[in-house]
Amino acid sequence: MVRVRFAPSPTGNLHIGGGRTALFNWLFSQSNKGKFILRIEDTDQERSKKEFVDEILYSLKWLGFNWDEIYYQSQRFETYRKYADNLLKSGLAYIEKSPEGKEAIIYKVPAKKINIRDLIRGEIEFDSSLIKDQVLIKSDGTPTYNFACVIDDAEMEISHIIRGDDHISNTPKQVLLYEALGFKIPFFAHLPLIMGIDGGRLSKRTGATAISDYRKNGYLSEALLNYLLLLSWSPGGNREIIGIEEAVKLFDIKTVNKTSATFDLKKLDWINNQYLKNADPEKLADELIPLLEDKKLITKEKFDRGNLLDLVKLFQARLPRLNDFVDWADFFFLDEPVMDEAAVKKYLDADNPLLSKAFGLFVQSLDNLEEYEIANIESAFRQLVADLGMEAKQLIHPIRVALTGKTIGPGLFEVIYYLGKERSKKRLLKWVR
RNA sequence: GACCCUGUCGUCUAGCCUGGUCCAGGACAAGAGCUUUUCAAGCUCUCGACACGGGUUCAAAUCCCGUCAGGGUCACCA
Repeated sequence: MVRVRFAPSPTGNLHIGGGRTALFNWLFSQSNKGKFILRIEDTDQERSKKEFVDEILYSLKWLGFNWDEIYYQSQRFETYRKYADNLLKSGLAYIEKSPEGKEAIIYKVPAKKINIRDLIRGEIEFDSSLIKDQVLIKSDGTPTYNFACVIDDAEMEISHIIRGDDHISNTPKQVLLYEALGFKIPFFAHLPLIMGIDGGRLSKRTGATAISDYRKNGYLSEALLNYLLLLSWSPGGNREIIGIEEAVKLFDIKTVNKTSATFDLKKLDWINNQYLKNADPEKLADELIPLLEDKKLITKEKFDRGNLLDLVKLFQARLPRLNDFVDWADFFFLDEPVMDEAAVKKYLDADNPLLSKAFGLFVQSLDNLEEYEIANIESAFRQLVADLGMEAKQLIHPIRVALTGKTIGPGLFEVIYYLGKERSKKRLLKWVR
């Protein structure tokens, strides 16, 4: 039975690196029909916070990782103590007194060669004579990381330990403890680290690192997962877009790369857009509603869901992040569009009589339409442009800016249609002298 | 400093195990163009890498050795 665990320490949010470790553990458990266990490593009573536990659990759920069992190390202190006492009795550990008279339990590290077989890296050899004696129970009575970790992994019958590269040098210390305690040694797989763009560890300086920040910024969990998957693993066949169900089928821990990967926000944006394009508009609308309320663009009582769905369909193919909708589509919700000054300067010369005339005539032709629909709006526009002897784009850009305040956006005739006749007219008339 | 891990386009990677099909393939980014309606959308094209040096071999990105570079760890933090 495959049993893996993800063991975060609640001294901060779940970050990208932790999310990736959780992903690979979860994937491995799913593809082997095993169990995914969550263990909260809250032995540091100073730095561990309940709010971080909540945040971590929330983020894991958002990513779609459901755990089969959950444990808290802070509830298992007697267990660690019991094993430490055993080691004391068997003479493998000793007591050290601090100047204040407090006692810590220390493991006497024997000198020997330790071989670790890593599923990703192959054999790694260590010489334990280079490792100093290890504290098991600190003088405040709490266990150290390496000690609690080994006892828990053994008691929880973890079969495969999949964790970050930064734990490689902890492994020989832990293997020694497995042997001293008479536990069976599990399989190890050390994942390469994710680096920031500056080459060092991923940090706040190099971009948001908390998983929850990505959710807040409009990334879909499917997209984040897909991106994280591609960091140090490849499904082969030049595939870039791969869903989690398929990944479960194709994943093999032995094919994970050994090299650390640099986190690239641009590629994440691209993947996010790929998912946004194909996402269910209903689902996107649900996520957008609170954001739009937040920006006071809509209110609970007064908004048309059908209309919002139309707008989502109009924009979803071109959004890198869902949140961009709020800025890009604001003109649909506001009484007056927020004007981009540079765009106004470039396209809406108030002293241009031709522009004023064209706008006036276009407003008339909107009024004369039998049916206010996209195709009719376009043909009326084409007719007008032909009559005036203008190029279409000479008028399209100014109209877009007048209606939306921006130079970018969906096709103009869709904009005019969804904005509605009255509002379109009103915004155009503003520029008619 | 010691120990450990790693080294293919700017970035993520395929290929490496089982040498020849690789003067190295794909994706993101960047640049150019097309789409005569913009664009962060779409399409086309371009730029761009086997860290270096030695071996082994008829033949090396692929095997071996060394060098260099990057990263990680050396806590009564986890």
